[in-house]
Amino acid sequence: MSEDKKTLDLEVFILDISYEVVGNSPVILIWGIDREGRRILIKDHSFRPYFYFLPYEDADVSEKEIISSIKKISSPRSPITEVSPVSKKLFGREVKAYMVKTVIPEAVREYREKIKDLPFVKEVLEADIRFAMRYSIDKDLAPSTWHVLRLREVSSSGVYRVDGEYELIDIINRNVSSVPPPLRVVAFDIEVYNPRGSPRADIDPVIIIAVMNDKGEIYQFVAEDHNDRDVIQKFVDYIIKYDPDVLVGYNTSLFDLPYLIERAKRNRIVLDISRRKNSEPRQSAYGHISISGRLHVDLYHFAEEISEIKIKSLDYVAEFFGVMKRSERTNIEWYDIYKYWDDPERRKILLKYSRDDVISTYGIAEKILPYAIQLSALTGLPLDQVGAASVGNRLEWYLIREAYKYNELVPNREERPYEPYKGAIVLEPKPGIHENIAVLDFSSMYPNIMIKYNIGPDTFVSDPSECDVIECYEIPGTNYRFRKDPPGFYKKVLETLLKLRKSIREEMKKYSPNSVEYKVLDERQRGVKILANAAYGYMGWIGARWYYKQGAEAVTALGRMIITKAIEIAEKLGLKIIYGDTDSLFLYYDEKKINEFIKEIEEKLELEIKIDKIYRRVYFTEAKKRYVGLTVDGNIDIVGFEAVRGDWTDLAKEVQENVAEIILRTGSVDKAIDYVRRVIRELEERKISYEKIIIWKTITKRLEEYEAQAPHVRAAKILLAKGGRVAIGDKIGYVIIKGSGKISDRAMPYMYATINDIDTEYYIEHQIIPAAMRILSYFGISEKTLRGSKGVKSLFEFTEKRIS
DNA sequence: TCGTGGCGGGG
DNA sequence: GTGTACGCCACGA
Repeated sequence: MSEDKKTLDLEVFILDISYEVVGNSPVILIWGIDREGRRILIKDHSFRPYFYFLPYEDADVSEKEIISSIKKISSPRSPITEVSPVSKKLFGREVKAYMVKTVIPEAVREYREKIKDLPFVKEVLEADIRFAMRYSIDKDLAPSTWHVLRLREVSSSGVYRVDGEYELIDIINRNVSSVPPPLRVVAFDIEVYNPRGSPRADIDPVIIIAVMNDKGEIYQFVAEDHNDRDVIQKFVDYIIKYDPDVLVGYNTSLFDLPYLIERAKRNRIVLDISRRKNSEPRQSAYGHISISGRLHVDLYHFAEEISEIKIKSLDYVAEFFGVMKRSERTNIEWYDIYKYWDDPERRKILLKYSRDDVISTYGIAEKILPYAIQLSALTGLPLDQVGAASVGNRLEWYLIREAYKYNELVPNREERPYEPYKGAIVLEPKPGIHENIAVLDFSSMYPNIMIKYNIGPDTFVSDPSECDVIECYEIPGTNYRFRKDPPGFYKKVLETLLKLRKSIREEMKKYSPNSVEYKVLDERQRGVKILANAAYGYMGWIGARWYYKQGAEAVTALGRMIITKAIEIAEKLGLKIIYGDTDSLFLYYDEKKINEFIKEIEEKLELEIKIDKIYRRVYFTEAKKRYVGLTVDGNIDIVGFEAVRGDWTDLAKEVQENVAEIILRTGSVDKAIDYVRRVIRELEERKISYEKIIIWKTITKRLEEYEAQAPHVRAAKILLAKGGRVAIGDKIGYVIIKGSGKISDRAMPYMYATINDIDTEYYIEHQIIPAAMRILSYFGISEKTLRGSKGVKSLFEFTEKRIS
C-alpha cells in the first residue's frame, strides 16, 4: 500500500458495507459510487469488534478483579485488547457495564459464551450484532445514502472489480442526499429442465438464462441441449462485463441462485459474478443470498407483504404493478417446460416465455427499488437485506441505531411464551344501505397513543402506589401506569419519526410532483410512516428485543377509550354512527357537524381525525368487518367480503363484486338476480373459464401436522404423490371434481383436471350462491330465487328494510 | 345442530 | 419470526 498519495474529500453513495479478515485482522469494505459514477471500494482498517457485559449489581468483586478475570480468558488467536467499565443505560436505567474489545469478529461468539458463564456476569449484551452493521451504526453511515468521506487513494490490490480503491481517513459529512445516482441494474431469470416435475439441481441442467438491463437490452443465453456449462459461463461473463450494482430477480434467493450455484459446482466452474474476484454468492442474513460488492434484491419479498396481491407468482405481481397483463404474456405451466425444450418448434415459445419473465422482473424492480432504497437508507439495512428482513426486523434495526444515539444498550432476544391480550373495539354495524357516509380515521392512532402516554418498558410502573396520577398516566381498564417523565425510548423514537415525516412532506412542497426529488421524498415519507405504524405491533411481538406486553395492552386499552369518547362526542353533536373499527368511524356526512366533530376531537382528545373517504352509498349486513361502498368518485370498495379473500374462487369474487356493484349503482335487486342466474347457467354449460374456478389455499405447516384433512391438504398430498414438491407457504390450487364422498376427497390439484371433470353443483352451492347471498339475503332473496327463474321484486319493495 | 379447529384478510 | 378481532369452512360429537 503506498502512503505517499494525498487525501481527497469525495461524495460517496454507499451500496453495501461488508468486511473480510486479512492476515489476522478485519478490514471493513465500503462499496460505493462517487459523483463521477466511478464504482469504488473504501477500506477501513481501524475498526474492531466489541460487546458488553453487565456484572451483578451485588457481585462481591472489584473492578480490577473483573477486568483481570476477563483478560485471563483472552486467547492468542484473537486477543482481548480492552476491557473497560462504561456508563450505559438499559431500559432507561443507568447501568455500569463493561466493554470487551477483541480483534477478529468471529471470536466474539466464543468470548460471549465464556463470559456469560462467569459467576459475576449477569448478562452479555450486543454480542449478536453483525460486524458490518456494528460499523455502520457506530459511524452513522447508512447505506443507500450519500456521505462526504475523506479518503486516501491506494494502489489497486488486483482483487476487486472496482474503478478505485481508497483508505478511509475521516467522515466529513453524513446523509447529504438520498437521491440515488443512476444505478446499473440487471434483472435475471433462469429456466431449467424438469422431466420429473420439480427440477433437481444435481442432475437437471439450466436451459435458458435471460437478462435485462437498465438500458432496456435483453439477452438470452441458451444451453446446448442438456449441457449447461456454456450457458452458465456466458451469464458469468455478461455480469462481469456489464458490472451491475443491483442484480434483481424473482424468488432468486430460494431458487435461481442456489440452483446456479449447484449447477456451477457440478460443471466445475466458478460462479464468479461478484466484485470480489473468485468469490461466489453465499447465504447471508435472513436467508438471502449475498454477492460481494453488488446488491442482490429478491423482489419476491416485497410482493409477499402486499396483501392486495392474492397469488404471488411473477405473472400476477407484474400484472398488479401494471408491468404486463397476464392475458398478454406467454403462459407455460411449469411442469411442461421440459416438453417445450425438447420440441424445436415449441422451444421458441419457451424463449418468449423466458423473455416475458425477465421483462416482468425488470418492470417490477422499477416500481419497487425506489421505495426499497429509501427503506434501506432509513433502517440502515443494506438494500439487498432490507426486503428479506421482516417488518419487525426492519423496525428493530432502526431502533438499534436510535438506541446507540441515546447510549442505550440493546436488549437481547429472548425466548418467551405467547401471551394473548385484548385488542381493539369493533362496533356492530347498522345493517342496510346508507347514503352519504363519511369515514373518519384517527391519524396514526397507535403511534400517537404511545407518544402521548409515554408507553414502553422503561416508563412502566409496576406498583401503582409508587406513582400518583400527577406523575403518571393511568391506563383505563388496566392497573398499569406509565411515568410522564422522562420521555421513554419508544416515545423519543416515534417523535423523531413523526417529525421526520413532517419535515419530508414540507421538503416535498419545494419540488414539482414530477421531479425525481419529489418522488424520492415521497417514497421516504411512506417508509417512515410504515415504520412508525409498526411500533405497536412490534412491542407486542414476543420475538422483539423491546417486547412489552403491558405496553401493547395499554395501547389497545387507550385505543378503546379514545374511540368510545369519540362516539360520545359524535352522538352529542347528533351525528349518527353506522360503524367503527379500531381507529375509524362511519358517520352520516353533515359537513358542518363533521367539521365541528373534527374540531372537538382535536380539543378534547388532542388527537387528529380526518375524513378518509365519503361514500355515496355504503351497504352493511349484520357482520362486522365487511361492507361494500360506492365512493363519491365512483369507485366500488369491497371490504371483508369473499370478493377480497384469496381463498375463494375468482368466479365467486367476480359474482360478489358484480352483485355489489349492480346494487350500489342501480339500486335494482332484479338486475342482480338476473345476473346471478346467468352465471349459474354458464357454469352448468361449462362455458366458464377453468382458471376462474380454481380455489387457492396456503399450506401453513408441514403436511403431517394437519389433523383435519382439509381439501387443500388433500390436494397437496396428491401433488406430492405425483412427484411435485410442497413447501410451507405454497399456495395450492385445486378444483372439486365429480364423484361421491366428502368434498375433501374430491379435491384435485387443478393441473390434473379439466372443466369437464368439475362438480358444477359444488360450485353453485358453495361458491356462487353463498357469495351472492351474503349481499342479497338482506333484501329477502332466497337461494331458490337465485336458482329459479320467477319474476323478482325491485329494491323499492324492500324499502321498509332500509335503515336510512 | 352445534362446538371446535383451522385459516386468511383488513382496520 | 408485528398485533387482535372476526367470519367462515369442514368435520365430528
